[in-house]
Amino acid sequence: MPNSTLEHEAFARKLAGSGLRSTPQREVVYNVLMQKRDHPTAEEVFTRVRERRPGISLATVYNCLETLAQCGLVRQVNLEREPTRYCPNLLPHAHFHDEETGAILDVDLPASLLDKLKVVLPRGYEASVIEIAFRGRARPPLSARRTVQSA
Amino acid sequence: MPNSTLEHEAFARKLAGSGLRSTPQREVVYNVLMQKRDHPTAEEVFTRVRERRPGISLATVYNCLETLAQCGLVRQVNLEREPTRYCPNLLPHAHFHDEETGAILDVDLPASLLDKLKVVLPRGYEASVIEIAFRGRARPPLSARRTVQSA
DNA sequence: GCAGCCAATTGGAATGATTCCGGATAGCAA
DNA sequence: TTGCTATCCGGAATCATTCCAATTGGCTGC
Ligand SMILES: [Mn+2]
Ligand SMILES: [Mn+2]
Ligand SMILES: [Zn+2]
Ligand SMILES: [Zn+2]
Repeated sequence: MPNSTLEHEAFARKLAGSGLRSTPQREVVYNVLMQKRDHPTAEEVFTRVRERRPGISLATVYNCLETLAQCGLVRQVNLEREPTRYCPNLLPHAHFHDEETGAILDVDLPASLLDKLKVVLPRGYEASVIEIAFRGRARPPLSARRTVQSA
Repeated sequence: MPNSTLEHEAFARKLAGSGLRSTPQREVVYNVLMQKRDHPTAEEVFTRVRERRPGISLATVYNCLETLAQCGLVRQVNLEREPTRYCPNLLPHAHFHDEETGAILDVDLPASLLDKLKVVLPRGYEASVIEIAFRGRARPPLSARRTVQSA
């Protein structure tokens, strides 16, 4: 089971590895992201977090998200000029952005494709991150045409 | 010679194709982009354009860039949360973003790779645009270590 | 040539996601 | 306890971009 939610302990260890503390705020932000595995904006995360921790501030949510991203617990996703979104899926994957509904879909990338991608760089260029985004329309196959649900 | 600068005529035709007029402002913005084939921000385009057309406004530069992008004469490039950049290279290509210098490099993509990319989408998902961005460091080979020039 | 029409341009105000700041808090160490 | 910092917090500031309302300019039809 790849990429499962970390427990208190493991979560704290991961942060400690970057010289950071585990705090209630950070933990809630993290858990909220892992619970619903979509791609919320900071504002959306704020809304969800407030249900569990009404006193938290938007600034703190931004800080926590930044912190979690820095120690690799979540991924930042930027599409077009829209507000940054946060992705709990740590496996290498691309994003499909439906320009009609705004829905964002994780698209798994086979290792073979990633290998081919690195080869296109000229000598001397080393990429630490590769971002791939598809933009277009999703025409769900008939089998799924009942209640269309965005994620 | 792929992707060469359009003349007045062809430029006007291309715009007319989208029901738009060719204007001096649009033409200057276009020519400025084609002249130095880098990835300037709107602000940088504004600076360059003002040399030829001191009266132009920033709003107009934004409008022209938007217009040119809409009829496919230039490409918008968004990296991270930085200001949008504009790319005159219409061939399919990816971008390498040097996180040290900020330089942006066009990276040609073989058609075979693009084919492989489309295959990863699940049934029913059709992408009209595929954006690929590498982020990392460029360690120029010794042969190029004299005057390092950003683009 | 002139009036009318609509696209395009313009300066300035507004927007909005994100960052910054300075002061409270709170966990840990001595 | 008493510090020492890391963290949190509310509110102000930032700044790329968009919006707006007013002007301008190019055509079309007369
Ligand atoms: Mn969208
Ligand atoms: Mn940069
Ligand atoms: Zn994702
Ligand atoms: Zn480019």
